[in-house]
Amino acid sequence: MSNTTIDDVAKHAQVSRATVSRVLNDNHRVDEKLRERVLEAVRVLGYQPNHVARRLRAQSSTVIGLIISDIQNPYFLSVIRGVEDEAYANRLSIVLCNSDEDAAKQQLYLQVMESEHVAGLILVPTSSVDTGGIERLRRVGIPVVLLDRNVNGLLADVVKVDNVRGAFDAVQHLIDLGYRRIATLAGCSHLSTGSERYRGYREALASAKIPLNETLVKYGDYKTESGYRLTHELMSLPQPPDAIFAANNMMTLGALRALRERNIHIPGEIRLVGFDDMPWSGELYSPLTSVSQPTYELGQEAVRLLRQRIIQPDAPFRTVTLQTSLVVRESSGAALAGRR
Amino acid sequence: MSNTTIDDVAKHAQVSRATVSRVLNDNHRVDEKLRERVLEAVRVLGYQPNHVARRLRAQSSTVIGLIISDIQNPYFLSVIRGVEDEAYANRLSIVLCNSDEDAAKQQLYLQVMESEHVAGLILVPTSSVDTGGIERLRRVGIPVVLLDRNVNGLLADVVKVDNVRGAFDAVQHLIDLGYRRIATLAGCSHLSTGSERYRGYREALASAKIPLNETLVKYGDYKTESGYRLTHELMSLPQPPDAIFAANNMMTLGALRALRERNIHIPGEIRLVGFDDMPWSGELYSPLTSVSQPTYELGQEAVRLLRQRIIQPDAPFRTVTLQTSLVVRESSGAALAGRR
DNA sequence: AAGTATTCAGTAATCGTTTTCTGCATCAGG
DNA sequence: CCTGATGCAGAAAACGATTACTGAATACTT
Repeated sequence: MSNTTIDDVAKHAQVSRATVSRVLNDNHRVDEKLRERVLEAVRVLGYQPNHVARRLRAQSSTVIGLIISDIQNPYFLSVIRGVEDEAYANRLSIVLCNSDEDAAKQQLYLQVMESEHVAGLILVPTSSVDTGGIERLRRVGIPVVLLDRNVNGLLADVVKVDNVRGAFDAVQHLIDLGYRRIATLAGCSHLSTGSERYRGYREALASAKIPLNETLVKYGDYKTESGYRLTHELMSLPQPPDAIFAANNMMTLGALRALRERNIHIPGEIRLVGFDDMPWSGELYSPLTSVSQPTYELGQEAVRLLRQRIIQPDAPFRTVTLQTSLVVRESSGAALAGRR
Repeated sequence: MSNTTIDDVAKHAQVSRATVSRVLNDNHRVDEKLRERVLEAVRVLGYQPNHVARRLRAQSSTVIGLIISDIQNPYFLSVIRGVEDEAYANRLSIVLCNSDEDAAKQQLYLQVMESEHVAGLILVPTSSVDTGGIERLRRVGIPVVLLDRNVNGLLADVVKVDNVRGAFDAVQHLIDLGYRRIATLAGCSHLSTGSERYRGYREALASAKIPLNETLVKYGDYKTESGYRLTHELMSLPQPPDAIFAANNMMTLGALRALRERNIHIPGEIRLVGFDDMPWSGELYSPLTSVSQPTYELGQEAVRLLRQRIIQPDAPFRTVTLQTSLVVRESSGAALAGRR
């Protein structure tokens, strides 16, 4: 219960507390003898500076906020890891929140971040429109970096992947393999990732002069259940698709489950390509062809942008777009095509 | 950049700042007229209390620490989710750190937690011995709850699962199915989970009067790579095992990969049971029989213990042990047995 | 050698709250 | 009508650090 303060150290070293502070932050010349006395006192007393007091006085924080939209999605594991590593390397701590794709919860956490006076915030927004909450943070001097998703008309740095290109490549891959009835489990249209990936899908079809077939487009909510349900719907069509492009990892899992239930063989009877590669994608029921995102780098880059912004609050805002890569495994039927 | 403070509110409402504070924390009678003036001023100015100042003065924090040993392990996803949900329900925020199974990093983060004056800490320790870092936190009045793993001789609350029983059940299951040469990919012996699960394995063998065969016991480090490598070693033995019990999820994935590479059919030629169920365990290459842990509840319970401890610092320490359940799928060969 | 510049430690103000203490009313009881 | 109790708001003292300011001692210049 006994917390030693800077005054205890000062008393023990027989100096003023200003001197102690100066020694610990070494931003000022201090006599070598005094310095040693202070360091000795710190050691003896086991003194740990109180970050809370320091934050209040210096108005500078070493804590950054991280609001994730769905912490249960393995996609974010590697993102968080990237953020954590980069933060650790720069002696920053992380306050983590999970908005659970809930705008109200996000709003609450934005307020918490403001109250906590974090040095900056990395946000995976729940929606592509801001009702003022994010903008407010910027106004009170807390820089925000958006991760994964965009928010329309917001002045902020953004780190994301090239979703259009990623989806395009995935669908193009299926087209190259000779499939024409390509369905998609599309993501939420109120998220930039959803609309961008859908656009990539459409563009790939268009570039191959395949007309868009609305019955093959199913909108999900990025959750496993929706992928499962919509895949059942797709396969119940009078003319089911011969390939499916799923716009995220969870819906892909749902699709896998549905197809397994129906005893539909992948890649024999249907082909499947997902978005987001996972460490165990190769160990799945049908090793999964998928669009791999550089998730770790995404998190890393977000912290870098944030640090830059903290140093130079008025620099022009940047959008860093990382490239995806298509990892081809068996589920897309590439091996079949080879054998033909 | 303009942060409104309590003084601004006081001025606007023409009261003292003490009154504002009393209204906001309503722990004191305040005249209804003044109260309304204050609330109005708060609304108009968009005042957000500064948690940093509040923490410093009131010496009471609404932030709890969470140190995870390996944030990239999906096992912890659900744990974190449980912690987050329960924290949210009690208006607590989380400072998240990843010790990366590195004792030095854990030590650093323990210091950070002390400096941040968190209300309490949930810790997944990197080792079953404490070099003083954890004990110190308790001494300065920050309660610690251990999660998943034990630390010898430490006065702290603990939430864990019954690892001995879980491993016992898994191995017993294999024995029931008629297998005798049962190998194990054991976990690190310096972690309580490692030694407990290994004990469960031994006890199951003993209770079936199967002598322990040391060549079938391989010690890994809970990482995918070790599971992969050790499985290759196992299958290269003159007399390879007829079943494998892997002590955690990542090593199980490694085992799956190795077996696939060797074209060894599961469950035809070998049987596999893992520890830790995952949402996609059923969609794996061979749907995985595994010991399922109540991970979400683990996280939830940790926050509950912490809150109890904060309220009653001197209550006797508790160890909450949750039960695992064996989820039987195809990889253990149960379906084969049925067909016999 | 005197005056000025420089160095460096200490004093005290400050960050934005909470909370104890103080003092002015109002109210009840005798 | 006076006294004591009570209620409630304001003044001021914390909380534990950083940092602008102060002042003494030393070094340097002319």
